[in-house]
Amino acid sequence: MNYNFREIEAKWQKYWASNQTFKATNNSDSPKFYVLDMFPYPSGAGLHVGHPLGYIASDIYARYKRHKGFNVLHPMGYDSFGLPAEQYAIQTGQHPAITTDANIKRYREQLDQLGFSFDWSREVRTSDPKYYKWTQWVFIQLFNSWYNKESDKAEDIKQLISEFEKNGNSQINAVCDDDTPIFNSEEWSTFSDKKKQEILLKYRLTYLADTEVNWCPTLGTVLANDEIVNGVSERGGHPVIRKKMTQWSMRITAYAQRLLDGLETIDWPQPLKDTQTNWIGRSEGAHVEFKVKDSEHRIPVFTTRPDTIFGASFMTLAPEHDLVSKITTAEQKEAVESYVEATAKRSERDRMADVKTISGVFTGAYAEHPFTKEPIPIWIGDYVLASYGTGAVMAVPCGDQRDYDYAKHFDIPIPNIFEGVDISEEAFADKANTIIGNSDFLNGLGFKEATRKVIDELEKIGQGQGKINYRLRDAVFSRQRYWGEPFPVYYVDGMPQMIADEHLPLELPDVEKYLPTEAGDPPLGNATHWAWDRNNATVVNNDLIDNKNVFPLELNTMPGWAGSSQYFNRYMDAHNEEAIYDSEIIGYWQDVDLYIGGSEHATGHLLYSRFWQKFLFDRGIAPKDEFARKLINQGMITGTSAFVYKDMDSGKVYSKGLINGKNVIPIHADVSLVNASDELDIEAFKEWLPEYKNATFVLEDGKYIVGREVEKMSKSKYNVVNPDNICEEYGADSLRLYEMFLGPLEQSKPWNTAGITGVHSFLKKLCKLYGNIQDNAEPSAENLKTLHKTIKKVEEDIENFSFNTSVSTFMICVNELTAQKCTSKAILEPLAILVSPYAPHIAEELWEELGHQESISTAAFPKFEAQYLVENSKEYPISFNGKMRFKMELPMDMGKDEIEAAVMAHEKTIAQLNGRAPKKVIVVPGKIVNIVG
RNA sequence: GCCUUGGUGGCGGAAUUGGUAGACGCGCUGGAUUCAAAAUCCAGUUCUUUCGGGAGUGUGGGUUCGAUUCCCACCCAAGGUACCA
Repeated sequence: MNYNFREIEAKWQKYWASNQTFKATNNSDSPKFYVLDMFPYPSGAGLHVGHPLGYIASDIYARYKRHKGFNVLHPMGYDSFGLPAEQYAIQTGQHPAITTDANIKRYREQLDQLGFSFDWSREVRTSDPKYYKWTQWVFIQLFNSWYNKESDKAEDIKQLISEFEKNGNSQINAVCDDDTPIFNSEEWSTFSDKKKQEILLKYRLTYLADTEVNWCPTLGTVLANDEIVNGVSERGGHPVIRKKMTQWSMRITAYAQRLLDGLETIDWPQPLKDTQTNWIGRSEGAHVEFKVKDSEHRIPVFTTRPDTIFGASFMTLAPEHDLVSKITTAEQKEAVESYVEATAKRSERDRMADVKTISGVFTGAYAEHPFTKEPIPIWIGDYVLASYGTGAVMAVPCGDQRDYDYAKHFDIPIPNIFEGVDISEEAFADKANTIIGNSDFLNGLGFKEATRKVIDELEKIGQGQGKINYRLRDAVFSRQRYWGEPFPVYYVDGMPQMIADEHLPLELPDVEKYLPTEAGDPPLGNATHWAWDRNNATVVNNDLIDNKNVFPLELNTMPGWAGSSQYFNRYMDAHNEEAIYDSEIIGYWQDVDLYIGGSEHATGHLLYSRFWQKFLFDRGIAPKDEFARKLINQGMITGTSAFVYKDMDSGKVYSKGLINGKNVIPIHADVSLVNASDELDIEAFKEWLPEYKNATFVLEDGKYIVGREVEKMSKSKYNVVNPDNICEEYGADSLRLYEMFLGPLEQSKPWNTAGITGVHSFLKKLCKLYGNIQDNAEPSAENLKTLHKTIKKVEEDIENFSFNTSVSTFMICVNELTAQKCTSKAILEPLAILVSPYAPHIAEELWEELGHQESISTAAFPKFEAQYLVENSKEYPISFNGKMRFKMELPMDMGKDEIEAAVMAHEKTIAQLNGRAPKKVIVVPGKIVNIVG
């Protein structure tokens, strides 16, 4: 049989689509299995060979599970809101929806070409109003919830209101803003509606707050940390300042401990769990309040070392701390203000990355030590960040290297409060070996005892208590962008109101321009038809805003992670218009059994999704509080860039072997112009880069050899390899096999198209093997042995996600069966099933060849039988001092002593020993013989 | 700095609980076939060698009859993260 992959692949892709072979049913007697890929952002560049790596792996697993009798859910969709489409819209005026649709179409073609077993009937797009209706709906549920620390879960805000009506808020143990006032039920009843709303906002799981952002006045927009380079915007190089802005936030911090605890229950890669653990950043310590001398103000700090409180010789506030302007003395005012201004120009990342420069200014004010009542100077310094802890540090220079360096730099005293420790050169931070001295009631105690004691004392004087602090901050949920989900929010008297569920989705309005308005409002500020008519529950023209019946709508949109935080649930019942999903259906699918995607989403998507899932669980909307049992990170595929070398002196282009001693610069050459032997197609290169049309190419052995280097696969490095060309030349099955053959799924590895000929010729050999199938040919013992060791290995490999070794196993199997001239249907039939998860098109074709009418996709996976692998002799490796020197064939049932006797009698043993008497002979039957001496 | 992962031929990589290092594939070399090329097939391919053998999995130690695998120290690379008080 000839391997006509183009015909075969087109035929079966068409068959799968028209027969809906991979459509999953929402109920079944079979056990369920949910295999999920991280859905892609459909960029304009299309897929490169790095993208499908994870999809191929998950597809193999999904197909394998079908062979194993599971009802498999394997959906795909698009994370289709995002910046590139918006950027393109700004440049060209083209509506992002149009660009996005075109990109999705191209993605779909590319994905279809690879033969994935997706259930496309469940496709979702985050930018589709039918989908984002439910993103908006979850937002409303969050708005209508608060976090009850007693029950340790999110609850309906109505319960909170009725508690306020009964008892006020003094008995409530809830997660809320720090500045929430205490009130009783009578006070609550006298509050205005607006005041009530203001207070409730301090409890809601999504709320409005003033948060600091990187504001670029010239661009009129907010920038992400990585859009800022050296304090100026990456695009255009405009200045960026820190600015407060009212934005929606998510109270993810309420879930900090549960997000930490939940990691114990899920089978995710340890590095990913570590990243989340560090991001949440739990630390135990104490909250301490320092009184400011001659004032009413108090400075709260969090410290992990309350035991060292007697060593505190100064305090440092973040320059943007609220108290700075209030406590600074007249003499220091100028210096402080200019320092604060200078700090505002630095990005947070910049401030944190710079460890070497020590800077700060004295405010002129003093705090009072809670126990000694001694004055403590209050400084400001940009190493303290307003968003961490309380934005203030109790500085103990003898116990913290950073405080030590700061004290040295500004000549602040460094009192020693440790017994028997020299601190003349550096701070002493070793908790385990600490004995406190010079510290009044703490003298002689170790870290633990001193900490306990000092917290007791702080509580007695009302200036502190033990506290667990989390590094995790509430997540800002507003974006000043156009191409995102609109908030279902309008404003009455400045207070946010939710649009009722039945009027969702609130669709994104059309705008003339996708840029921020001249007034500095987000792009939705350009919309003329963007006001909410409360009586008629419709969007109307802005002119009609009267703040009585017609109100302004929210101008921000939601961030990229909004749409991806619950899509895995929505796939289960993707087109339900009545509910986010049917409870019976999610009751059947429950959660994701296997999730495959990149580790770069560790602290974004994967943390936020866990948060949303826990919330949905608390509110009885989802049955599981973790959405994915098992997660695998696929590694990155790097590109192998190619370089030509231009001599800067002569202008000639030298082959790689000739560049020594010359003043050459490497220039990227497109990898498609280079063959497997690193030889450049010079004519094609000249056509590609016309400026080299007349350049002289200096060859070695008549060839131009390029230099090679492994770099990230990227358009700008001309090392992107497109799967379309490979499919065209070798077929999807070859590409699938080769991507897996490259190496372990989770490791990053370089791409080199040249190697694909190996798997391609394997598929040809496979076809050849099926050229003369004999229905009734009895399989030989050898045939059965080859088949069953392949079954065993492939099954183990798939279960362990070791797909690369399976491909080798197939090659060995086909090589052996070819050598054995196997034609037996009893062997070739199960082999086709083994291959089918990896190379599904050819497997279907061979299956048909074998006489089947139905798709191979649900054929039962062959059963391994150990009896065929039983051996009656073993080729023993004979080692001397652990080094294998020769081999010897001996029967399997031979005893230890007989083996030893046989080995010692062998002539090579005698030669090796050369007259010496062995000290010891180790015989492990069935394994090895080792002679020592 | 810290956390994580990794380091094996010219290249991608294999070696399941400590038991034959380099499977499988690419590339390369030689040969067959061909007018020639492609394709295909066969043989060889860790290094070294006086052809007996010897050395060898980042480096240096250790445990063991035996270490790519376990332990200690270090070096290098990639990714993540950061004055977290």
